[in-house]
Order: sequence, then C-alpha cells, then structure tokens
Amino acid sequence: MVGLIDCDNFFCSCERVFRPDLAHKPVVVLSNNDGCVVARSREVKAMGIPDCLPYYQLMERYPNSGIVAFSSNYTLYADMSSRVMAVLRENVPDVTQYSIDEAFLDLNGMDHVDLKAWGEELCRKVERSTGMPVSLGIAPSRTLAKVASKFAKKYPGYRKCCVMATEEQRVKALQLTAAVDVWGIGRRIARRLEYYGVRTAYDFAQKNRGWVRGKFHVTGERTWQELNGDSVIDVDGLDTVAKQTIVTSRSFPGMLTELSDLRSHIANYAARCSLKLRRQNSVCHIVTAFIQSNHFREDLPQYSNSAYRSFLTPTNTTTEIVGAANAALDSIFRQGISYKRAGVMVSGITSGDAVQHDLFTYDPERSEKLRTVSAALDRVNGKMGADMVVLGIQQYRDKGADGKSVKFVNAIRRALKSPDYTTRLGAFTVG
DNA sequence: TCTGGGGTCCTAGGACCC
DNA sequence: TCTGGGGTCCTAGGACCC
Repeated sequence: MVGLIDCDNFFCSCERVFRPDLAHKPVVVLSNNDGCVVARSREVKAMGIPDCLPYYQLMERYPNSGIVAFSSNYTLYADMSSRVMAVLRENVPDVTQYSIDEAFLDLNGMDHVDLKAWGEELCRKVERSTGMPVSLGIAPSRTLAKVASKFAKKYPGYRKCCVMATEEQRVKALQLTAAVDVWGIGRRIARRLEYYGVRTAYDFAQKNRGWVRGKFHVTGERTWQELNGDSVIDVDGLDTVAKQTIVTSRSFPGMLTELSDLRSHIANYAARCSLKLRRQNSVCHIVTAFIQSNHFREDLPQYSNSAYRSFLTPTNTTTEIVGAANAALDSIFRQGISYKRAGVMVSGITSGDAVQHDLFTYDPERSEKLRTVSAALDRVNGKMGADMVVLGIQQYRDKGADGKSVKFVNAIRRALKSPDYTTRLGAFTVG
C-alpha cells in the first residue's frame, strides 16, 4: 500500500497558521505581481470562484465578498513545507516529497497495522506540530492514493484519512471520480476520452488495455494500470535527484521596451539559475534566454523568441551564466516591442563533481577565480540575505516615489504580502 | 492598470550512419 | 521501369503535474 498526504489549500493554510482570525473566512493567495488567484480556501471554492482568476476580475466580480487576499510569500511556504515534511519523516520510514505540499508514503510492511487509525493519527500529529491541515489517501497504487486523498479532503466523515483497500471500495470511488480528476489525465486527454464515451475514472479503467495503449500511448497505459490497482509509477528518489533543466522567469509589473532594462532582468534570472545549479552541485552546458511581448494586448505588435549560448566547459558560475544569457538576449532583442515577460533556462546539466574540461580552451586559473567569486557571493548572501551582493548589471533603474532614479533588484509587486513569520525575527513586533 | 512559475516525460520526425 | 533496410541521436512540441 502507498499513501499520499496532501496539505489542504496549502498556501492559504500557511497564511492562516499565523492569522487564526481568518480560520473560517474566505482567503486567496495571488501569483507574482498580484496577478492571478493561485490558491483558494474552502470558502472561496464554495463561492464558485475558479482557479487562476485574475485578481482585478476577482475584485470586480466579487466586490463585497469579504475575501482576504495575500501576495505570495514563498519564503513562508517553503519553510512551512519543510516543517510538514520533517514531521512526516519522523513518523514514516520512507517519505518521498512530490511537490511543495504533497508527499508519497511507502507503507509496505505495515500489513499488521490498522491503516485507517494510523493515518488519522498521522494527520492529527502533523496539524498539531505545524498548524497545517492535511489529508491522507491510502491505496494499492499512487494514482489510486491520489483519488483516495480527494475523498479524504472532500468528506469530513473520513476524518482526514481515506483507505481504499477492497475491490468494492475501488470501484465505487472510481465511479464517483471524473476522468479529468485522475492524476495523469489532463483537459486534453479528458476531452478525447469523452469522445469515446469515457467520463469517469471507472469507465477508463474498464477499457481494454490494448485500446488504451494504442490511443494514449505508454503514459495512458500506466494510468490505466494504476487505476486497476497495479502500481507502476515510480517516484522514489524524485526529491533527491538533480534537476535536468532549471528555469527562472518572471512577468514584469508593467512592460519594458529598453534593452538595458531587459539585460538587468535577464541578469537576475541568470544569477538565480546559477545559484540553483550550485545548490544541487551541478554545472550546465547550455544557457537559453527568452523574451515575450504581452499576449493579452492584441493591439500591440507581438513577438517572442529565444536563443542559447553553450559552454565548451560546463559551468555554474554567476559571471559566466549571466554573460552567456545576455549574449543570447542581445541576439533576439527587437526594438519597438513592449516586453511583458522574460526568462533564463539552463540545460545540459551534469554533475559538478566530474566536469569535462575542454581540451583547448579550458583555463584553470580563470575558472578557479570565477568559482571563488561565486562561492563568496553565496557565503555573503547566505549570511546577510538574498541579493545582498549582486553583479552591477543585476540592478536596474526605476523612478522612486520622489521621481528620482532608484536602483532595484528583482522588483515584483507584492502589495499584500504577509510577514516572513517563521524565518525573520523582525516579522513580529513587540508591544 | 491589472492576466504566474517551474518542472517531467513522451513522441514524431529529421539528420545521419552503415 | 526503376529508387533498401535498419539503426541511433537529437530536437521541437505536446501533454501532463503542482
């Protein structure tokens, strides 16, 4: 058996942990720049407010709803996540973190345990220790555990834990689950399934295996196997394996037209990518920069493009990655476009322990210097706060409140952000 | 005025090899 | 009148996830 434990309305619950006055009030959390609703409390979902609704439309359409909105506070969410995972690891031998708010639990060898009672107690422990409400689904496969966890969340009668152990339970649960709500079946595939008369998870599981394989390839077949109780999707070690691509991208609060501004943003994203590489002890061969105009503004000329630069000797130093990203940017920048979004991707990632040097161009002395600079950046910024020391190009100019030019790094609109309760003493004021 | 960000896996098809 | 067969590797793009 395998368990899937999932935090309830994770971002909203993080905000509520330190705002108990919001316990039964409608709460939403917004994306970067306070753009869209990315998390909704139970009360907000009950009001029929869809996910990804732009914030300004929320305000227009639900003016007196009493909804409390927060800007996203990833520092808080990351810390709350690690607290929840820590409690799980104290109580379960084999935990695989699957996302910021979910983990799979390997329950093999627990045949003698009353999983229902054990699961309920685990959920209580997590909530008692961290303030985070969680739900648990237990079933023979990960896809079924996901289905079970949705039942645990939806119906209070389960007391946070739904165990799907018998064939009867499996059939009933799948009959009550829409195909589109199954892990691995998205909107596209659901639409195609509907064409074939497949509406529920049970309809899909009842189809012939060869038919599924022919129409929906190996991924569809795997989902089919999982729904029929055969555990074939493996996520073990997912949380410890180094990433194969790393992306940092942002939308801007307004729009940008100048190359010099874009260069500063691209430099920030590239610096962030190189930091992520160093954190997982990796190096990359390829750096890609991309820029996009505002696709919502059909009245403006549209343009999006990307370009890459590669290294003969892979690297993770801030200096080299920023330089490569901006060289790529220069080759795709076009005048007369209002840019809304940009980003940097690093790929061709390999281990930093065994770097293959280029025979003809590798300069050990220069490489060592660049590595020393990056290591110093990480030490200072780790101690004094992110972006305390940056490359000059990472700063861009903007107008301050008094109309004078001010330098910023990583400006994002977060008008409604809560304090970093768990990571900054200054978040609490005394008296 | 305002419309998110960061990943993975799979397949088809082209380039190239013998 | 006629134009092989069987591989590998790479990339772009589609689909999915949270």
